[in-house]
Amino acid sequence: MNKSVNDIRELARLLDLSITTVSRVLNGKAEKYRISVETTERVRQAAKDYNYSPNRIARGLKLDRTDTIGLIIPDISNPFFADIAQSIEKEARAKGFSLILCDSGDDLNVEKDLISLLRSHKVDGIIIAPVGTGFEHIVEVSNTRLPLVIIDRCSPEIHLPTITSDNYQGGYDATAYLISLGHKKIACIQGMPESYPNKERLRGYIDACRDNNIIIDDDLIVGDSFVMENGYRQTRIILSMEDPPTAIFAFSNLISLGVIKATNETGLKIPDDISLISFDEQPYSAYLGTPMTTVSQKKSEIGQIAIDVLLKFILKKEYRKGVYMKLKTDLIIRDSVKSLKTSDSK
Amino acid sequence: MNKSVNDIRELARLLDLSITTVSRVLNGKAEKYRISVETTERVRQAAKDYNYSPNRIARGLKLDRTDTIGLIIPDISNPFFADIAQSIEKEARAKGFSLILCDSGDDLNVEKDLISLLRSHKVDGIIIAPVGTGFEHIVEVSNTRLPLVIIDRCSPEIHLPTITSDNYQGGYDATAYLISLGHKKIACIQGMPESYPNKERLRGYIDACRDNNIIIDDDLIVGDSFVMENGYRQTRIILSMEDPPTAIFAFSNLISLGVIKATNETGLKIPDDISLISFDEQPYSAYLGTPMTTVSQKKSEIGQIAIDVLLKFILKKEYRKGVYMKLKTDLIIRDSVKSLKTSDSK
DNA sequence: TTGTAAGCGTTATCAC
DNA sequence: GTGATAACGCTTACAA
Repeated sequence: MNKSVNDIRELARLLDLSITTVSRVLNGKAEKYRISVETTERVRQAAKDYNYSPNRIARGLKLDRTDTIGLIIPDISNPFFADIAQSIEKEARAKGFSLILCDSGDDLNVEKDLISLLRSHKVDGIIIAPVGTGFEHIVEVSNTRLPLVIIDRCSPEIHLPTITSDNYQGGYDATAYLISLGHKKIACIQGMPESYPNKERLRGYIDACRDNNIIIDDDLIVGDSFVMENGYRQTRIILSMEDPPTAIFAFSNLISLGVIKATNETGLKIPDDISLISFDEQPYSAYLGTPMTTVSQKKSEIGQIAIDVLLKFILKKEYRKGVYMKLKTDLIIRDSVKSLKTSDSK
Repeated sequence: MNKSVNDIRELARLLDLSITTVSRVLNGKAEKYRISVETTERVRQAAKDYNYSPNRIARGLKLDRTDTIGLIIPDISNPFFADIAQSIEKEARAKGFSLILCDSGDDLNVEKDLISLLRSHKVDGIIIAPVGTGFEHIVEVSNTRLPLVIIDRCSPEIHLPTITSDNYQGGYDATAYLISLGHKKIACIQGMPESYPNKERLRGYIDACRDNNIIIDDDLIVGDSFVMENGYRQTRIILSMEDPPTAIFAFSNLISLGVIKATNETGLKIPDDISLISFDEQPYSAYLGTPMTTVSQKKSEIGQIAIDVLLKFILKKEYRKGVYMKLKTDLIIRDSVKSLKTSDSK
C-alpha cells in the first residue's frame, strides 16, 4: 500500500507543483483558474494514491468556517431524541457537515457550558433541544449571530427559529378520541409541568374536554415528570380512587410504561378495565401486551427541517426570520382504548 | 451585558499585556512562569467579563491535538448504541474531550468514508462499533498510529483494543437456564450470522446444549437479521411445526418483539404455550404483556471502558497493547420462561 | 516577570 | 496556467 501524505506541501513537492495549484484542483477551482486538464488529473490521482485529505483544522482557521455543527440534546438514551439525532446526523453529513454531539443530561448549567464549548469549537451553527427552564443563554447565542435552531422544547417568550410538534393538537386529538368513544372521566398523567410541550399537551386536553362539555376535574390532572416511576405512582393512586377514571392519557411513553406496570400489578386489564393512550410512538408500542394507541411525533422530520433551516442560515446568512414550525402529530389507533358506546361493543 | 472578545490579541490589548502572558494565565501556567498574582487575576477576570474562550481550531492547529474524538456506530436509533453513546459522551466530556458522532447506517462503505472524515477532522482518536463485515480499513487506521478502540463487534483476525460483551457466556447462560427448567427443544432465532457477536451467542447455545446432552437440531437454528421482521417470520414458521419447540431464544431485543407479535397473532401465550428468552435488556422489557427474561449487557460500562482505554492511548501514547475485554452479561429472570419440571409448577 | 516572533496547514490575493 | 506569500488565532522557544 502507498504510504500517505499528510499535508498539501508534501503533495505539491511530490508533484513538482505549487501548493496553490494543488489546492485549487482539490477545491474544484481547476476550471476557474484554467489549470490544464493534465495537471488536474495528476493532482487528483496523486491525492487519491497518497490518501491525502485536507486538514480541516487548518482550513477552518483560514476560512472561519468548520463545516461542523453542534447538537445539544437533553438525553440521547431517550429514543425520541436518538431518532432526531439520527436524522440530523444523516442530513447534515449529506450536506457536508459533521456533528458534535452534546448531552446536557437535562441540566441547565451543563447546557450553558456546552454552548460555550461549542463556541470554542467554532461550530458553524447549533441545534438545541433545551432543558427548557431558562432561555437567556440561548437568546445570547443568537445575539452573537451564531446560527441556532431550537427543537422540541420551545418557549413563547423567545423569538428564535423553532421546530417542534404541534403538542396542542396531539393533546387535543388524543383526548377527543377518548371522548368520542364515550370516555368522560379521563385522567391525565403529565410530564414536567413547566415545560412548554407539556403545557401545550395539557391545553389540548383541556380544550377538548371543554369543547365536549366535559368539566375539568383538577384531581385527574396529576404527575410531574416524563419518567416511568411517575406513571407508575400516579396510576396506583388513580386506581385506588373510589370512582376511578375510565381512561388515562399518558404524556410520554415512559409514563405509559409505568401505567402498564401499575395496572398489571393490580390485576387490571387494558383496555377492559381501564383505557390508555400515550404520547410518543415507539417501535415496541405495537407489541406490548395490549398494542398501544399513541400520539406519534414526526421525529425524523423534526431533525430534517431543523438542519435545513440551520443550513439556510449558515449558508445564506439570512437570519432571524421568525421560523416557527409546528409539525402535525398522528394518532395511531390500536387496542388500548375501549369503546364505552353501547352501540358498538369493540 | 459586556460585549465579548473573540481573540486573545484583543484581550491582551485591552489588558495592556502581551499575548504570551494572557495565554499562559489561561492555560494555567501562571505559576510556572511566575506571573504576578495581580496580573493573573486581572487576566482571569477579563476573560470572564469579556466572555472569551480560546479558539480550539487555532489551538488544534498549533498543538496537533483537537481534544476531539470520533464515534462511529451503526445505528444511533438502536437504544443499545444510544446508551453506549451516552456513556461515552459523558465520560469524554468529563475528561475534556468532545465527540463527533457518526452513524454508519450499518453500511461498510459509509463506514470507510467516515473514517476518512474523522481523519480530516484531526480527531485525537476513534471509537468504532464496526459494521463487522470487513476490517481492513480499521486495521489501516491503527497502522497510522491513530488511537482506536473497537466496541461490540469484534473480529478474531485483528488484534486491536476491543471492548465487548461476553456473548458466548450470555448465549450459554440463557440456554443453560432454559435447560435447567426442563426445556429440551429450544429454537434459536439468530441475528446476522456472519457477525461475531452472533457467532459467539450461537456457540454458547451449542455448548450449553452439548454439555447437557441435548442433540443440536439444525432446523431449530434459524434467522438471519437482528430486526423484528426476522423474529416474526421465523416464529410463524416455528409455531407451525408439527412438534414445535418449547422455548425460543431470540438473539436481539427486536427479534423478540417479532416473536411476541407472532405468538399474539397465533393466540398463544408466553410462557404458557411457549417460553421466550431474549438478548438485550431494554427499559420496557419488564413491562411487556409478559415481563421478559433477558440477557443484559453492561452498556454503559462498555462505553466507559472504551473511552478510558482510548484516552490512555491518546495521553500516554502507549499503544497496541492487546487490550481485549469481554464484559460479563447478566441473566435477568422474569416471567417469560415456564418451568417444565413437574416438581415446581410456576 | 513579561515580551517577540515563528510556525501549525490551509486558502486568497496578487503577481507573472 | 501557475506560483509566492500573507494571514487565520494560537502556543512556545528564545530573549530580555
